Amino acid sequence: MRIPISAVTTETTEAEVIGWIHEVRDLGGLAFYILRDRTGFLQATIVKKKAPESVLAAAKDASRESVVRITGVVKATEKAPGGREILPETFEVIAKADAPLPLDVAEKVPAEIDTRLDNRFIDARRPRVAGIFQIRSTVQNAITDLFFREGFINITTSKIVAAATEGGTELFPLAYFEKEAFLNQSPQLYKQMMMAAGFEKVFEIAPIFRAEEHNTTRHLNEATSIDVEISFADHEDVMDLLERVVVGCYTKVAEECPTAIDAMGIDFAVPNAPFPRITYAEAIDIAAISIEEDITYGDDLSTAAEKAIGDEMGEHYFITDWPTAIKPYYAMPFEDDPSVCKAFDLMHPRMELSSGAQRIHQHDLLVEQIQAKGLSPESFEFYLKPFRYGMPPHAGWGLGMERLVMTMLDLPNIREAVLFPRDRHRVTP
RNA sequence: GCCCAGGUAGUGUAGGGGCCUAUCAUGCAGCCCUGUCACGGCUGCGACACGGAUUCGAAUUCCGUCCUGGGCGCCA
Repeated sequence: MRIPISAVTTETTEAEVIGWIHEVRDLGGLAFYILRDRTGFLQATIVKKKAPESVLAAAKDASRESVVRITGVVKATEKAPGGREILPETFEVIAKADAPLPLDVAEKVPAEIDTRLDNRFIDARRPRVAGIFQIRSTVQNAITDLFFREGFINITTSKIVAAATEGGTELFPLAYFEKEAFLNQSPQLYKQMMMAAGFEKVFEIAPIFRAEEHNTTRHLNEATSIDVEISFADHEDVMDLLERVVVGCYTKVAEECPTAIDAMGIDFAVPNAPFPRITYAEAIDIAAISIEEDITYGDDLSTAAEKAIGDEMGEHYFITDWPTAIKPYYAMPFEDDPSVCKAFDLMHPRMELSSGAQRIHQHDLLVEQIQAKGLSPESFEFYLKPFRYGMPPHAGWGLGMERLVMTMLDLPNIREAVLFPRDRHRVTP
């Protein structure tokens, strides 16, 4: 019976393990084969004078990164990594690895991100990289758990759409039989339609597509969006939820992934709630005193401005009370001052993580706002229709999964947070 | 879309007109080595993205092509 490497302890007497040959150190009469599976490392020690002939032959044949099965006696010893080693009685090469390897799993020599992504399957054998995706899995699980505990319905909406959701961003066009179609940039309109359907609380964790030709360490052309929408809720309610989601997933990662965090060698701290909240106007003031460029009320926050404010805040924070003019048409204006709306962004000191708002649920006001943005209500008919038949007030947000993981683990490049990133140039693997 | 920077063995690098028959590390192959943990020692293998130009001479300068990284704008 094969057991995981982490189950081989100083108490173990015999074991069968399967793993990859991580490193070989041949000292002559004595050879050490470091075996790796996803749970850890185990040293197989071969004493050449004593080992069976078949073990010697197989071991000689086993190149680095080959998959091997070893059975043998386990001995506790201070001299071995992990305090124990296996003395192979059988040694079988299950799948031999070619040499040279496309990159060095043992990380004696670094590899560039491009080389790593071209060979992601082998890059992901590195414990540090595997750790990222174990943590990402835990994050998604923590968030999903929280949504279910709070009574959300998990929905799946179409990624093939006929028109732009929000204007602004570029879309990937698609040949859809005799029609023109696009890959969806956001589930926004569909989430809102499900409010009209009376689902009250929905979430979706799914890909979004943006055809922007940017080339940065924080943009992807295919990203994963964590989206929620709640009826009878305002922007304050969903900001509270967002705070619970972020703190909740950090907490669960801290509890469940100590080994992965350790493998990554990072300082991991759960952020403290509540997150500070500053208004857009305050954010502009902070930026204005710390950066060179002219910035005034009504401008979008430039990258430099975002960074300056982030440095000042030093932790997660919300920016609230945005000018209606620079937020999407569906953001609800304040009743007493419609030039400001109930939209917010959740910021990490490094970058924006999420944006959300209470939405406009009144049909006529929505049409007005669509027109105010220079868009045509006719092309939004499928979206506007639900607003005429009993649309409850509602609010929601979208949170970028990759940015969440990237900032959580202090990754230098967002591509590190995706197994198979799609960027300006990369479509394979 | 705009603006930078860059492509040298499998990987990561040095070298910016002649000292280059191209450095170092890792890897791979062979030999030596019984407690390594970045094992060590010796020998060897393996590369200037492509095309053109300048020059007595180009990895190095220039032009073009292809590929890539990054910044900005926009966005999550």
